[in-house]
Amino acid sequence: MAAKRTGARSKRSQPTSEWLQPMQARGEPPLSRERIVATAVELLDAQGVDGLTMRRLADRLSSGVMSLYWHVDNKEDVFDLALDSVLEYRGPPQMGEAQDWRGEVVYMLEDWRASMLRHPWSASLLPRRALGPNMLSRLELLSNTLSGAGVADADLNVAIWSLWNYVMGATITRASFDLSDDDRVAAQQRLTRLSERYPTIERSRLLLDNDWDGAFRKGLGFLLDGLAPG
Amino acid sequence: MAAKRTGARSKRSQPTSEWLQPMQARGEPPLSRERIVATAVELLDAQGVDGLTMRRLADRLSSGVMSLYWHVDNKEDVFDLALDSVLEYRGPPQMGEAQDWRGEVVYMLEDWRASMLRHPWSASLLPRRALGPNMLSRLELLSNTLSGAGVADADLNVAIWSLWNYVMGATITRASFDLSDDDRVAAQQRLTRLSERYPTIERSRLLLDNDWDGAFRKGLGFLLDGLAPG
DNA sequence: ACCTGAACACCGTTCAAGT
DNA sequence: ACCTGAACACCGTTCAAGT
Repeated sequence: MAAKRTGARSKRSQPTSEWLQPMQARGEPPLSRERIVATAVELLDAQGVDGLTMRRLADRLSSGVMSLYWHVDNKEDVFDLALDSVLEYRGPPQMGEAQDWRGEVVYMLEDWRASMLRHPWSASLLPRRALGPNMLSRLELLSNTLSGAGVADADLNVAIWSLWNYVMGATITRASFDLSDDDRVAAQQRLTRLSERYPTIERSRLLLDNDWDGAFRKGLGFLLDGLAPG
Repeated sequence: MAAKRTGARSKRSQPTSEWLQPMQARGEPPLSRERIVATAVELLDAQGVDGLTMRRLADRLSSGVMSLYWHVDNKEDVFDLALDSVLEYRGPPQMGEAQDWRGEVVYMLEDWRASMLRHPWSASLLPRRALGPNMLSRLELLSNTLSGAGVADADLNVAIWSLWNYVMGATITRASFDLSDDDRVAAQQRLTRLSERYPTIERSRLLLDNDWDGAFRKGLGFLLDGLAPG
C-alpha cells in the first residue's frame, strides 16, 4: 500500500513476457496516470461534474473499475489531476517583446478565465481543491509581475486575492449561466410575470444581459486602477 | 402528480380522526415543507454538501424517506429551498436614518457575504441554482440603491455583475479555505519545502495570509470607486 | 508490477399500496 | 391528503486473489 503510490509514479512497464498487454483489448495502450487524467477531462467536458464516475471512466478506458485504483488514490485524486491539467499556462504569444505590466496581467487573467471556460466544470472545482503545480505557477507569475510593477510587498497578497476573487466569481458565474441558456430566459420571464416585486432588475433585464466579456474587462480595469501604484 | 405540488403548499392538515398524527413518534410535529427545509439547513451546516442525503434527512425528521417526496420535488428542490432560506435579508439595523448610498451598498454586500459564511456550503451552491425570491430581493435592492446613487441605466448591469462576481468569488474562496485550516498550513509547508519554483508566493506567504475581511473591503472599495459616478 | 470480480455499504427515485 | 416499504439502477471503495 505504501509502495503503491511511489512505485506507480511514472515507471514504464518493461515488456515482461511474450504477451504484450496482459488483459486489454488489442491495440489499447496500457493504463497510465496520463491516460486516466486525459479521459477524465473528456468525460467531464461531455457530462459535467456529476457525469464523472469511476465506473464510466473505466468503461471509456476499457478496463475494470478497480484497475484505476492502482494508478490513482481515489476519485478526489482524479478531480485534482484533471483540474490542474486544464490549468496549464503556455505564456503570451510573442515572447521577448517587452510589454507593459498591465497588459501582461490582463493577458494572464483572461487566459486563465478562458482556460476554465473551455472546461465549464473546472472553475467551481478550483476553490475547493488544493492548488496544483500549474495553478501555483500561474499565481507565482502573477505575483512576480505585480511585484515588478511596483506593488509593495505589504500590498501584494491583498492584490492577488482581490484579483483571484474577481476572476473566480466571474468565471464560476459565467460557466454556470452558460449551462442553462433556456433556463435563463425562462427565469427572466418568470420575473416579468410575477413581479411588480422586482421592478428595477426587471427593467434592466439583468438576467438576459450577456456581455460577460465586456463586463469582466471593465470591472477588472477598475480593480487594477485601485490596486496598482501609478 | 399535478395536484401534488400545489395542493401540498401550505395547507395545515385538519385533525382527521382521534389519532393526532397517524404514524409518527408522539410529539413530533407533522412533516411540512418548512420543517424539511429547516432540517436540511441543519444537516448541511453539520455535514456539508455531501452530507445531505434524502435518507439522512428523513432520519432526522423521524419519517420514511419517501414521505419527503410528497412535500418536495426531489433533492435539487431541497437544495434550492435551503439555499434561499439562508439568504433572507432583514435590512440595516437603524431604519429611517438617511445613510449615504455607499455605506448602504457596503452594508448590503457585507451582510450578504456574512449570511453565506454562516453556512459555508451555500456560497458555492448559489451560482449553480436558479435565483430564489430572497436572492432576487437582494439584487432588486442593490439595483435600486445604485440607480438612486446616479448610476446610469446603461451601466447598471455591469455594476451589479461586477459586484456579484467579486462578492461570490471572495465568499466561495473564503468558505473553502475555512474548511481546511490545517490543510492550508500543510500546503504552505509543501510550498516551502519543494519550491525554489515559487519564490514570490513563498516569500509573501500567500497561503497563510488570512486577513480576508480586510482584503475583501479594500478590493470592494476599489471596485466602487470605479463603478460609481462621483 | 499491474489488473480483476465479488462484495459491502451506501445513493436517488419509481411504483403500487396503504390510511 | 398524506405516508410507506420494496425494488431498481446506480454509486465509491475494501479485500483477497489472480498473472
